[in-house]
Formats: sequence, C-alpha cells, structure tokens
Amino acid sequence: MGTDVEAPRATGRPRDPRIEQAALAAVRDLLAEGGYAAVTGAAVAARAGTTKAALYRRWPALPHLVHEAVFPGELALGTNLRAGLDEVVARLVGGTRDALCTPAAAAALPGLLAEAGTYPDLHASMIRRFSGVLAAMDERLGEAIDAGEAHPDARADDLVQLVVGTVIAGVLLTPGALDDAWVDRLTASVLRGLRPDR
Amino acid sequence: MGTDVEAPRATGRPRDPRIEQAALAAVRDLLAEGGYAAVTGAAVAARAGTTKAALYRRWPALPHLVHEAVFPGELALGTNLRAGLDEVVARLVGGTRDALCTPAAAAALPGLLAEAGTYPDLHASMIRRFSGVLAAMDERLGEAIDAGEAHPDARADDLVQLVVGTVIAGVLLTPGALDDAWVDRLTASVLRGLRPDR
Amino acid sequence: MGTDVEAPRATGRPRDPRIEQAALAAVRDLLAEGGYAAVTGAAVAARAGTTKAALYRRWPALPHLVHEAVFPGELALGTNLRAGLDEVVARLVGGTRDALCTPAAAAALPGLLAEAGTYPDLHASMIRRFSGVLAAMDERLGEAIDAGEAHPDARADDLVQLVVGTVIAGVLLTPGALDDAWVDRLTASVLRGLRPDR
Amino acid sequence: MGTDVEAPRATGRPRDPRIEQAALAAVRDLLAEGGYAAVTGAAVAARAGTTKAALYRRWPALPHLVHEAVFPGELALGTNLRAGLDEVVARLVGGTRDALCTPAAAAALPGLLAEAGTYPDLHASMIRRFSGVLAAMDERLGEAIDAGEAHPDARADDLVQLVVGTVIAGVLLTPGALDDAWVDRLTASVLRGLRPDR
DNA sequence: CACTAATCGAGACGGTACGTCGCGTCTTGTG
DNA sequence: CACAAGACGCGACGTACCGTCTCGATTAGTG
Repeated sequence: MGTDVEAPRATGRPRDPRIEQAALAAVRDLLAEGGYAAVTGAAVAARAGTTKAALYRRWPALPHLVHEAVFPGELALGTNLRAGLDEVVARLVGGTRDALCTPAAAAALPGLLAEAGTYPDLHASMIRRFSGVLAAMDERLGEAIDAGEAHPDARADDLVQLVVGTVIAGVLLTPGALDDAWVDRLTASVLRGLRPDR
Repeated sequence: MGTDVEAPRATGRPRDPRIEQAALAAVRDLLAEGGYAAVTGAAVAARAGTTKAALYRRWPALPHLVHEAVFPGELALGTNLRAGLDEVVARLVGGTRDALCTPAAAAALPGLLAEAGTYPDLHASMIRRFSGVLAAMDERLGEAIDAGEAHPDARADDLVQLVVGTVIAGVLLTPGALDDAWVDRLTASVLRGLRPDR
Repeated sequence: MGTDVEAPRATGRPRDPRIEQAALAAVRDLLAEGGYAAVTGAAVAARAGTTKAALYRRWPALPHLVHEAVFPGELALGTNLRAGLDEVVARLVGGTRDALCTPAAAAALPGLLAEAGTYPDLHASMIRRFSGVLAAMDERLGEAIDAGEAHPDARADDLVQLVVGTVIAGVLLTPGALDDAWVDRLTASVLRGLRPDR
Repeated sequence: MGTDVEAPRATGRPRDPRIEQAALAAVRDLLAEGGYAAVTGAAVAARAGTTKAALYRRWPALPHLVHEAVFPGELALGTNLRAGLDEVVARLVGGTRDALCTPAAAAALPGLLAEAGTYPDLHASMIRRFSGVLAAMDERLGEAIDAGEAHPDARADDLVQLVVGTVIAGVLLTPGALDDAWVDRLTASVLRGLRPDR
C-alpha cells in the first residue's frame, strides 16, 4: 500500500480489508479532534475497532500510518500541463494549499516532519509525494524558459520547495489565514519571481 | 531573557545562574550529538550537572527549554535597514538560513514545530522570534513601495512567511543543499517577486 | 493467591508466572539486605529481571507487593486444634513469633503498618491474614470455656490481639530478644490469663 | 527540649518561642486531618506560619518533631505506686490506652515505629518514654512477688511490652474498639496472668 | 552606638522515588 | 495465516518530598 508494491500473499487467512480503511479514518478523526499527540497506537486501534497488532501488521510504525492517512496519494496538479504558466503555478499553489490545509493534514504535518528524521523511509515517502509534480514542473518550466517566459535560472526544485515551504509555514504559523486571497498573492509573487529580468 | 518578562523575585534563595546556562548548553550539545530524541530530561540534567527538578523550576516543559537553547533571542537582520532593498532581502534570506541551519537548530526544528501543537505558549514564543524582523521589514517595505521599488501588493508578513517557510522546507527536505548559491537563488527569486509589474 | 480471588481472565497474553515469583523473591532479598527503604520499584524490577510496569500491572502499589512477599498466606497454627489448650496457645505464640521474626518480615513490618494508613485495602488484607487463626481460636476457646478450662470472659479476638500485639512490640522495641524463653514466658502468662478465676 | 538539656546559647537573635508550639500544634492538626502522610515539612511549616528551616533548626528530622508533638512527655501512671496491684495494672493499661488513642497518636504511631528503624535516637527516645513506668512497675512488681501476690516469674519489661503491644495492636487493627470495657477485659486478663500458680 | 551573631521569611538546591504513559513486540486462544 | 486481547521490555515523563543551602532583613545582647 502507499508507495510500495506488496508481495501477493496467497496462503493463510486473508486480511480483513475493512481494518485498513477503519484505521486510516480513525487516524484522521483523532488528528482532527486531539492533534498529533492524540494519535496513539491504542487509541487508533480502539477507534478503528481493532488492535495494535493488526496495525503493525500493515504499517511498520505509527507515523507511516499517519502519513498514509493524511496523504493518501500523490499531489495532483490537475491535467493542466499544457496550460499557461500562470495557470500551472496557480494550480501548484492552490493544490498544495488544499492538500496541507485539511484539518488532519494540518494537525499531522509537524509531527510527520519530526518523525521523518527518525524514519528515513518515511522521509523518502513524503518527498515522493511531490515527485510527480516535480517532474511535471521540470518539464513545463523548461518549455517556459525556452519560450522566454521564465527566467533562465529558474529551477523546478527551487520552485516546489518555495511553494511547499511557504504553505507549510502558513499552516504552522498562521493557520486560518490561508484563504484564496492568500493563494492569489503567493501565486502572483511566485510568478513575478519566475519572470525573466527584462 | 527567556520567553517573557521575568517577575522580579526579591525573596528566597536566588537561582543559580550557572544552571540556566549549563542546561542550555547541554541541550545544544545533545541536539548536535544525538538529535531531538537525545534531549531527555534526565540527560540534560546529568550533562548540566544538575537535576530534573531544577530544570522544571525554570521551564514549564522540555520543549520550552529546547526552544530557548536553540533560539535564544530574536532573529536579527543586522543594522541594515537603510540599505538597498536588495541587501535587506539578501540579509533576511541569509540570516534565516544561518539561524535555522546550525546543527542544534536543524536538529531541534521539526521537534519544536511538532510540540508547538501541544503547547500553545511555545507556539506563541516561536512566532514572537520573528516579530522584530517582521516590524522592520514592514517599515522598509513600505518605503520601497512608496519609492516604486516594490510591488504595491507586497506585504512583509507574506515575505517573511515565504522566506522562513522556504528555509524550513529546505532544512527538512534537503538539508545540506542550503549553501550560499541556494541563498543567492532564493534571494534573486524573492526580489523579482517583489518588483513592481513594470 | 494474593489478597483476593482473581478474575478468570481467559483472553489476552497470559501473565508470565515467573515474574510474580521473581518479584516476591526480589522483595524478600531486598528487605533482608537493605531494609524497607531498599524496596524501590526500580530495585525490585531490576532484581526480578523485569520492569516497573510489570509490577504495577500485578499490584496496585509497592506496599501491596511487599505485603504479599512477606505474608504470602494465612498465618497457620499447625493442625493442632484438638490439642490441649496449653499447646494451642503455645503454637499461637510461637507461630506468630516465627512469622513476624523472619528477616524480611521484621524489616517490612513497621513500613507496612505505616502504609496501611495510606491504603485501606492493604489494611484489610493484613487483618485478613489472621482471620483463619481467629476463627480457629474462637472455636477452640469456646470449647475450653464450656469445659471449664478457660475463663468465661475469654475472647478469641482479645487473645489474638494480645499475642500479635506483644510480638509486634517485641519485634519493634526489642528485636533479638524474642528467643524461645521469651515465647515460653509469654505463653505461660497468657495461659494464666485465660484460666478461670478459681 | 524534650529529653535532653540544651546548651544555653547566649548570643545572637533568640528563637521565637511561638514557633515551637505552633509547629507541634500544626503536626497534631495535620495528623488528625490527613494522617501521617500529610505531615510534610512544607505543610507543617505553612500551617505553623513559619518555614522549613525553622523546623530543622529545632528538630534533627521530621519524625523527631512528630514524636515530640504526639508524645510530649513521659507516660504517667498517676501517683498510685502504693495502691493495690489491681489498680496499678489498671492504670497502666488505661494510661497506655489513653496515650496512644488520641487522634494524633493513633495516626502517628505506625509512621513513627517505621522511622524508628531509620533513626536510632528516635528509637531510643520512644523507649525512654516508658522508662519511668518501667522502673516503677519493676519496683512495684518486686514487692508484689515478695508478698506472694504475683508470680515469681513475672517481669516488668514483659508486662509493659505486653500491655503496650496489645494497645498498639488494638490501635492499628481495631481502632474505635478500645473503649473502657476493652480496658477492663485486658486488665483482668493481665492480672490473672500475673497471679501465682496456686 | 556600632558590632556581632543567630534567627527569621522565602525559596532554590541535589538527590531520589513515585506512578503513568507510549512504543513496538510477544504470546495466548479462536476462527 | 489473521484476529482480539493484553502482557512484555524499554525508557521518558512530570511531580513530590527530603534535608540543606543561600539570600536579605531582623533582633537581641556585647564592646
């Protein structure tokens, strides 16, 4: 699940598929209600109607479960790769904001970032959530540079880091202020930052 | 000192000032050596040559101690408020990078951000570290707008959030890549984003 | 065993029975070596090869563990209920002396008595240790009164209280003087006190 | 104070005599209200309107203070040494009961006995409380033996140990049942135990 | 009248034990 | 095999009490 392919186990009693969903939902509920500190192994198991052992059969550690609960899949830009740079950047900013501003995500984010130092695979998984966006932006930005729409020094990794970081800072420091006007301001500022000097 | 103004206790045995300093230094050492997980009440007390009780007399909980150890005072821009906008922004970016990239700070940052959700006063203290920079940038940016050097929509809070967030994302996601070239690229991009449309 | 009937837990991982025995033995060793003050949660756990949590899973607090270690079961009189009153009383006195004069018991007794004020259930458990002896003495004394061997005012609870109290006083005030001659003197005195007036 | 003569300190600020009384009264109050566990250095100082340092200037440790608060002087038999043996024993039993059955004494007794193992001087002080009674009983019992009123094996130390122990057991095990009838029963039993065999 | 010396209040100090909690693993019996 | 249940080792947490200490401020007797 998550980011890795699972070996198909054929033998023995099959896993109850409801437990996986119940656990992920339980994590989201607990995050929204009590924050990251409320996401305890025992609490998740109790809320999901199962036991800790069933959780550790599915995820190597609690943060991995939290990660999957909060970021179930890749960040998506929509299907706008052929759109204008303005719209692509707007979707990047807006999509990142949307992904990180759900109650569960906002509550989990700092905790996950902290655990990323302990679990290298978790760190990799979090980065991988942006790999698709990064590749797409890399390609699109290359075209924009070739077309003279973007500054030749512009780099997709810098761009994504800037956008993601700013959203993270917004979530951590001024949650509640990340409305659409905030997205518009950040988008405009980023776009100006991408423009060529002349 | 610390996070708040201190009540002027005149009575009772005065606190041993060496304990405070020893504890802060112990936290920095432990952070650099073993990361956030190594900053244990007992470990700090032992390394500082004191006891847990003496620590809890000074800080309400361990994260507060870590915060003070890692961010002892306000973020400083240097005395460059009268300098050109280019230099002011360069110093903001560089100073933020420097402050968050010390071994202790880099090790403590994710943990502190996570604990901020548990301790509201810690959250407030962390934000307050930027209040001076924020005020200074607000004033300087106002002048720049008036002088036509900056975009009329530019806001100091947005700017600081963007810079701090990008540095945080850099520390968390790509530590080791935040060299001076990185600072230069971010500075240039931010400056372009601040320029008026014309 | 212990102080109460145990609920028949059928589910979950069963408790490791060796831990219980190891803890009780550890307490007895520590009592004999360092007295009541040496019976620390951490010390007991370490000596028993387990952890504090495992102890607190079995006993509500340390004194309960000490109590069970020192007084594992009811005080026994031997199987002498049909013997002459002289011998019954002699066994009561001797048995009480023996039970309270083991190194562990002598070391634990004052501490346990003191903690009994804090833990009412511990107080009840300690009293219950004498219930069997009390019932037996009550029956035997009734027969003796009917046979004219004992004073009609004699009561088993008074008798047990007197014997136990005297032994406690001996242990606390003049430990080391409770030899067999002491037992004989007390036995003779108690027996005279039980005799009818004529 | 208490049992020892004090060196006459002439110089320096004299001790406030009210503190001593206030501390003793505070201990008694705390014992009656919250038991031995409530007698904390800080609690005693606060209730007495003074500080811990003032207490430790007067008593070497807390149990010594408790001891003096609860047993301010020697156990007294009244002036009945020339009375009949019946009355002397009755006064011994009754006086011991009275001394150990005050709320403060009953609450402090097990704690004090436990601490006696830690502080040898406290142990000695407690025993000394009975030295007068012991000497008096020794003399009176010798006369009784000579007069044929008492068993030639009777010993004052055994007698006192028996009476004190029984009262202690009564206080610890069945507090509230030590009424005058209880005293009468114990007195009668003890007296029978003292009688010569014929 | 200053000087000295011990007290007073307040509270921090080192030390140590307490009982609780969470993590991730394990060991049962039952499907 | 999975599952429910819950004990296991580990280790940190924050609190409490002990008896001592260090302050600045009093409060006598002495020189």
